[in-house]
Amino acid sequence: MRITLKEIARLADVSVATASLAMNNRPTVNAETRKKVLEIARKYNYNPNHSARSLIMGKSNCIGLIITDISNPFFSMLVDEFNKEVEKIGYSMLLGISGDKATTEQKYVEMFVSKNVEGVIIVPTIEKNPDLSHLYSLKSLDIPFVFCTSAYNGFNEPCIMTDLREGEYQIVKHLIEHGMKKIHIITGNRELLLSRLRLEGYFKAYEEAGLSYRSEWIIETVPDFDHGYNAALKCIEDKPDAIVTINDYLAMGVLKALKDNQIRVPKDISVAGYDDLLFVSLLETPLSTIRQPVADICKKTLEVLMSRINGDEKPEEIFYLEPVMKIRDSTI
Amino acid sequence: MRITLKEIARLADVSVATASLAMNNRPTVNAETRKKVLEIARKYNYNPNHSARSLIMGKSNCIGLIITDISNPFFSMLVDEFNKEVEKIGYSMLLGISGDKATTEQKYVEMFVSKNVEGVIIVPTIEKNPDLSHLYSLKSLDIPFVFCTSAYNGFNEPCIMTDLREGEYQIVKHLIEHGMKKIHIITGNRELLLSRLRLEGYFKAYEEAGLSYRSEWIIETVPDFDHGYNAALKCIEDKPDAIVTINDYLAMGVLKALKDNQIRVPKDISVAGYDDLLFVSLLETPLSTIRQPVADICKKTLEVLMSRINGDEKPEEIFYLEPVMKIRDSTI
DNA sequence: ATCGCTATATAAAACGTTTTAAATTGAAAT
DNA sequence: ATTTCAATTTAAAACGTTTTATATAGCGAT
Repeated sequence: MRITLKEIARLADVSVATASLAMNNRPTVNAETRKKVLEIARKYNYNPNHSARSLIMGKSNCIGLIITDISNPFFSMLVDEFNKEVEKIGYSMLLGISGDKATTEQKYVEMFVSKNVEGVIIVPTIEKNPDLSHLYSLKSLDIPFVFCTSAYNGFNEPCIMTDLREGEYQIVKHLIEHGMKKIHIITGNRELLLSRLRLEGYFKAYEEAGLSYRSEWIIETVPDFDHGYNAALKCIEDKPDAIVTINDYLAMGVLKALKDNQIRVPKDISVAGYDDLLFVSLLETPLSTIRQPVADICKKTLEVLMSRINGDEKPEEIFYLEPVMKIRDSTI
Repeated sequence: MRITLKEIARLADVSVATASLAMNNRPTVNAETRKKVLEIARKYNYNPNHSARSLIMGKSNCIGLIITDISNPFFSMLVDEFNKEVEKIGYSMLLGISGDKATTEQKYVEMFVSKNVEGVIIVPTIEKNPDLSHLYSLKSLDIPFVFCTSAYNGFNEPCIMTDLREGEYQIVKHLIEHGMKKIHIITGNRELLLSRLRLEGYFKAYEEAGLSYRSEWIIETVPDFDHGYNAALKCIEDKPDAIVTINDYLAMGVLKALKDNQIRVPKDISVAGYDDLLFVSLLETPLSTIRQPVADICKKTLEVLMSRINGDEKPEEIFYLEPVMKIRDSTI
């Protein structure tokens, strides 16, 4: 059976109160008493009951994290980093995987509340008209939450994300500076924040260079491998200098399409992705891409969340973190 | 503030006991009373306090999962599947990432115990002489645990894993049947269960075909991309018909080495990996590999764990699940 | 002796549930 | 009218902690 504080107290011949105080290193307990209690606790491998503690203290030392899809390595990295950061401050992390369904997100948030999380980090789904009642519920329960990577409209909680615009700007600028004029961009639905911001970066690079792009060069599609492949097949008829995509999976589709058509990368066409997924540097044609500063995002997100948990004044901001361009073999 | 059962009871004008009974659909409560309670609960968005419940009931509806490394997509898949399965039975999952350190594993197990998990699933680290006292501790607390993917020596708890031997056997057999005679295998340290089983499959295929392999064809190295690359550079001097590896990252290293040396795959040399990571079908040369039946592994693991939690007799077995060969462009 | 301190220890209440044994009600059977 | 029984409700204890207000002991100063 699991040993309880009461038992420890009995063995140490003190009251439960004293045992508790000793375990928590409170100053009022006599040094010898403390020593005795701690020794017995260690000897019997005492492990405080989290439920009892959480119940009486009204806090859990837990924060909840909701991501959309863990099979996407970008989110695996996020989970990994959050886990580390949360550890560091003596908390633990509860994970929810929404599968891009708001109702599932909702279910997890309820579970989090059940478990007395002190705050929630949310990577929003990409659903059309999500039911976000759970977020209002969090508000009314005074449980702080922050958005990470993207945000739902209509909330003034902070959002911490990469400066996607800046990243796309950098890579397109880089290509333009190396003499490329006709750069196709394969993107997702323009209404998604993800796409919009990146497109803005593309536009900015062109404007700044005093060049102009043509609207046919912007290909809107589902941002996955297969659609990247098919989009690339269309692109090559137009013989662009480069093809940039808003994520690495799209870029992998492009790479494959070009290989299947004996088009050399980067000799004939340069290709760039976005995200810097762990394995894209290991491809046969290591991919030039924009790294999202995942570790920084997680650090900052947790920092902002904790400051809210600790009742600091609400900074209702968006925090844009700096991307890092990674030039590899697929460009220039 | 969070609404409590006491409050619900007050609003419904019944005792807390009745409210509790009603919420849990116990038969002794009058239909109308139940209805009244449930309505109020829904109206006020009542969410039972998990800590209180767990404390009084001595069970948590939680199981703990320990993996080694979430940046490895194989384990991401594992997490994903476990999460789904655990959901299905109304439980929730606590995640620990050991980073292949037994002490970290230990820390997570302690946390799990703190949180009253009912059982633990362990993907063992690959440490040399791990301190496994936490597992004995679990035993003495009567908290069941099972191994997944691999197992520590000296424990008779069940282990659920892919039949790695069979998988390697299949792919090597396949290559031999297509006329390949000289097949190099790049593997990890032979003492690791992971490597040993796969090597046995390789041997079996050769024996069964009445052919013989040479010990120089077995290259032991660190099983990652860079070492795969370097190992491949050595291999090609010997002009093998095929190179097989014990995981997909190794195979990616091989692919890159061959491309850099203008060796065509599969025309000049066939290449096969192991694991079927999500993206290997998307490579420029889609990789032939052995898929581990991750979903089945997770299902079976949870099933075995739950049967132990529910006190069924202990099946002290290893469960080998069937791998699936995926032939793509990189072979034949 | 008494008082006033300080240092330390403790009893008891509290957290939000579940469960058990007992209480209450009402109707049917005598 | 009383008894019996079933259906329903409830009070109270319990789970393992933390915290607060109070108790106790020891000691130096009066």
